[in-house]
Amino acid sequence: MNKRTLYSVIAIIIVLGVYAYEHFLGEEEKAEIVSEGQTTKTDTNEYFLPTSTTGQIVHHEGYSLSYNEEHEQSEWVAYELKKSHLSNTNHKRPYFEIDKSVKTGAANWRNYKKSGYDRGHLCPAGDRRYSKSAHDETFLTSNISPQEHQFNAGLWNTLEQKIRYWARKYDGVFVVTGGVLKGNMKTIGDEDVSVPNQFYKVLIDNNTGKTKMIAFLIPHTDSDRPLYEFVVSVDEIEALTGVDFFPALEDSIETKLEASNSYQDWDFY
DNA sequence: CTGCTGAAC
DNA sequence: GTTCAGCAG
Repeated sequence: MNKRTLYSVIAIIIVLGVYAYEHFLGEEEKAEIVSEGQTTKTDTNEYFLPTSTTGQIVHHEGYSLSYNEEHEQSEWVAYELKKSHLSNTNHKRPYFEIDKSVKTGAANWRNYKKSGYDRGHLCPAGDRRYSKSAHDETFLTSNISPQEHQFNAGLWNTLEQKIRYWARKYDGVFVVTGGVLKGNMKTIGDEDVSVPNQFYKVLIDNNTGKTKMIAFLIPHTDSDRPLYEFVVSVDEIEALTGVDFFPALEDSIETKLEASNSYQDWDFY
């Protein structure tokens, strides 16, 4: 077997493996729900929106964002990933477009061209495959941040897949994600799009009886270290970003959950 | 799944 | 500018 054939075989195994894996988990969780008589969670999209430090919040069909004009990217993108959103439908990858609903002018995709950095999705295309319009909407320049390819396709991708697993297992999670727009950052393109040195994701789930949160703060470099080593408290990310993540939560619950860096309620299998 | 690039129309 | 094909982890 030559090298090219070997790579092809490996690629096919990865694709089939991801499909079979997610499909298997889907069946497993369906069975679990039937046996436990679990009910479907209600829509919590508006309820869990974070605060904006820039005053420019934009709502799209499949996600909301807060745009930071100085750094030419969103400080956060927020969306609910429902279990019903998970889909194996394949959509052709469209071209990135400038988000016209950002009044100060969202970045041009040309800033990323030949920059050496990926246009890294904040709301992953893989989380919006339930319809073509929702999928294509993730290819707006307000939904991307410059990411090293090794990071984006590596640890960050692993986290995105873990979140899909949790969405399936816990019947949906609410996700907030972005780069930490702070300190000395490289810039790319004519518009000087900042390259974050860290990225974060904050998740909340209030479906399974008790509300739970988890937050990740990850240096912008690929790593072989396990994801749980990057778990921090929500408070830590709030201190870094100036964003208040779940202001609508009852204060005593918010205070307690956001101070914790425990991940015992989240299955890392 | 996560992506970039070159060539042709 | 758009599309297609190929490439890589």
